Amino acid sequence: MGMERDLRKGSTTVLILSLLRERPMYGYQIAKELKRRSQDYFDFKEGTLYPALHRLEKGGLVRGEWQVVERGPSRKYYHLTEKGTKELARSAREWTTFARQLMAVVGSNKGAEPASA
Amino acid sequence: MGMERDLRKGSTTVLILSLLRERPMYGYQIAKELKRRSQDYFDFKEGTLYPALHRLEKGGLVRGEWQVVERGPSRKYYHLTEKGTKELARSAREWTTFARQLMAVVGSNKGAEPASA
DNA sequence: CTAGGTGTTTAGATAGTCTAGGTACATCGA
DNA sequence: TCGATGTACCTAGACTATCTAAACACCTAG
Repeated sequence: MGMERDLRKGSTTVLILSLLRERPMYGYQIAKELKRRSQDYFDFKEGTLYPALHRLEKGGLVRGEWQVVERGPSRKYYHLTEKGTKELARSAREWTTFARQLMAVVGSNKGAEPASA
Repeated sequence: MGMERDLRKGSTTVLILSLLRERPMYGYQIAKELKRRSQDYFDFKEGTLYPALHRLEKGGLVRGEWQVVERGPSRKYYHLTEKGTKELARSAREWTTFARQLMAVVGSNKGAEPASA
C-alpha cells in the first residue's frame, strides 16, 4: 500500500539540511553519505534529491556553487544559508515533537496483540 | 513550505489502526479522540480522515458497520480485521525504525549552532 | 432564527516522491 | 574493443496522500 514511501515524505528536507550543517556537500555525496550512515535505510532517488535541492535553493535555505573536478563530472556544492540554519533548527524540533506524539499514540503496538480478544 | 503537512503523510494509517486496536470507533470519534490524546497536536481534517478510512476498508484492514443512533446522524463503526492487526504491527515497527534512523541523522540539531562557523 | 455541534461524503487543488529517461565522461574486466 | 558500472547532474510525467471547501441531514442552545 505504499506506506514506506509516504512515511518518508517531508523528511527529505530535514535530512539534507542536517548533513549540510556539518559541511558543504554535493548532491551525489549527500545521497551516498545518508545511505552509508543509515546502513542503507535511507536511499534517496535522484528524482527526489535533485528537485529537493532546487526547492531548497529557491527557498533560500541553501546555496549551490559549481566546482570543476580534475576528472569526472563537475559537482554542485551546497552549503547552508543563515535561513537554512534557522529552518533546520525549527524542523528538527518539529520532527522531534511529531515523533514523540506519534509514539505516544502508537505506543507499544509492536507486539500487536489485539487489546481485547 | 508546507512541511507540517508532509511530515504527517503516511502516519494517518498507523494512527487510525492504533486507535481501532483498542475498540471499534466511528470516524468522527477517531478524530476527536486523537485530538484529545495529543492535546490538539493531531487534528485530522475530514478530507484526510474519511478517504483514509475508505482506503483502509477497501484494503481489508478495517471493516465498517452502520449503526443507527437514537438522536443524531448514524455512525459508521470501524473495527480492525485480522489483516489490519498484522498491518498495524508491521507499520508500528516501521515507524519506530524510521523515527530512530531519522533521529540518528538529525541528532541534536535542535540547538542548531553551525558545525563550523 | 441562527450558530454551532454531530456525522458522513466527495470533487478538485496541491505538492512531494518515484519511474524512467536523458547527458557526459572515466574505469575496469572480458 | 566493447560493455558494464560508477560518477554526477537534470527533469517530464505519473502517482497519491492531504487539504480546502462544499454538500447533506439532524439536533440543541441562545
